[in-house]
Amino acid sequence: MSRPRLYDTLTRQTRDLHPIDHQRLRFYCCGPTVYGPAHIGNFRTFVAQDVLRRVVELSGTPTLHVRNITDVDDKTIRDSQKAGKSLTDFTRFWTEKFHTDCSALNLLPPHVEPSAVAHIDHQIRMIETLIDRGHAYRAEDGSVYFKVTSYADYGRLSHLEDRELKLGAAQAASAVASDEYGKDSLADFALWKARKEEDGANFWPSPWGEGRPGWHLECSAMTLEYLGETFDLHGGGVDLVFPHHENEIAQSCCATSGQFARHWMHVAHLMVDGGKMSKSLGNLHTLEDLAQRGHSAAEVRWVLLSGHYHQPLNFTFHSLEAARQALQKLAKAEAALRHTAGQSTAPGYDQILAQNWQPGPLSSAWERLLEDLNVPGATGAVFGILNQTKLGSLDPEQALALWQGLHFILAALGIQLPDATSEPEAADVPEEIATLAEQRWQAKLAKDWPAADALRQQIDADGWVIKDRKDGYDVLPK
RNA sequence: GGCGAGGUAGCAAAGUGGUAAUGCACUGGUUUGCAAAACCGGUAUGCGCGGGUUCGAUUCCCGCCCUCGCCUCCA
Repeated sequence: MSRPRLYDTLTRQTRDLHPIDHQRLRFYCCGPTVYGPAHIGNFRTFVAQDVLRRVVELSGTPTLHVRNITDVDDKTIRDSQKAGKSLTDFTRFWTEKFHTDCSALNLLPPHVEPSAVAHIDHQIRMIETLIDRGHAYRAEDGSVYFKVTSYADYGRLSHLEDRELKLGAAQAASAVASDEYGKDSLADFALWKARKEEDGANFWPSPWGEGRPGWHLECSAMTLEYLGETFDLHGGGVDLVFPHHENEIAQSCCATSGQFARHWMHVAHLMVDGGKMSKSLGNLHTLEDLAQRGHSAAEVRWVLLSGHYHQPLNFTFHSLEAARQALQKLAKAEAALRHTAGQSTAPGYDQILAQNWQPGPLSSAWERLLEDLNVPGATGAVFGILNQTKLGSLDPEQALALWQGLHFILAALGIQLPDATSEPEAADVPEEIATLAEQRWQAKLAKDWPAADALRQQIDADGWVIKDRKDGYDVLPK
């Protein structure tokens, strides 16, 4: 089976993705900062990474997937204090919430999910190495900074070279403030932050005094611990390209003799109503918000996958409706195929992987996924093939091949289909509406069409819709 | 200003040097008392604008307009 190809931010080329050890693709994803519920924009990144993992695994290469939890930084410290909780309790709560959401979205759990707080020793050791090698220095207040000028390749990932010369007005304003902390250069970034009053009880001992690690460092320390000096892929949202990933490269390459990540994947942002989502605009949706509005996690996942991961994607409620219809359409096709193929239950991801299922008749969709995770192209191909196929006229063998192919693609996308045979959810119908509906049904049975239609119009005016079945009817909110 | 991404039907979104997948919406037909569902069809002479290359460009090149993101701790 052919190998997946993936766009690489560093070389700006779509390149083959293959494990350097020829066995297991080892990759690291920057995880969430657990100070509140993750929003669907965060999840766009995690869903894209999940599809990557699935495609790699289904193409025949096992993975080692590491995704960290950032449980110490300005925001977690600030908000835990605001909540009157210890940092540990506070971040544990939000970590569990994150896991609940991940599970709802059908994300495969990473093989390792390290916490920053649990790896402070590793981070301290890395700082010591960096100081020894002349890449870092201690400031007067006990903070430690990375010396950007000591790393010649700094800026290669983000293509921001000579950063110091291009500092804008905003940065110049903060220069005064940073000078107080003894940074040699504006571009230098913190490896260790000296303890401050507002940190409360959240500080750790170090050779440079009490304090806590800088944000960028945790990823460098934990990739080294779990993936080694050189590993296959590193990913995150586009906003992490600079400075986070740039700084990670600098730290890791200076502290080890490895290459760090061989390939970089960055997921474009999710927009809402044409703009960036933000708390202040009130358009920062969480899975829970959307669930309350009646949208399933599967629908959200479909929407998050509806654009190529490399393009910004605009989220709207209309897109959630479209997702529901599309999933329903697939579910019906799946049910028809399953019936003809004589199958009873749909297989799970592990089963498809273990039994080495193949895309079969849907290999064109699979090819799209292999080429830089072209999900929209793949789903389009699936629908196209389904449309061209007369599902009713397939023999069991053909149906089975298509059914298996469909499940292979769905497994790659991590899409769980709704139950096509389920009745619409029993909505909470007001008694008066139920009475009217029953009257209409009786009128219909009596073939009193004018009366039946009049009643339906009345029900419609009250915001409800009647849908008849063979031997009954459903009342649904409009 | 620097760097990056993009402008394709009402909305969304693929794609290709040879005349535009797919989803939603809309719409015609079959079916239904009428609807719904289902099934069979239809809907971009056009791919931001202007040039150029080519037998031929939406796809390549040049210029322009517009949108969005990043530029120190936001996925």
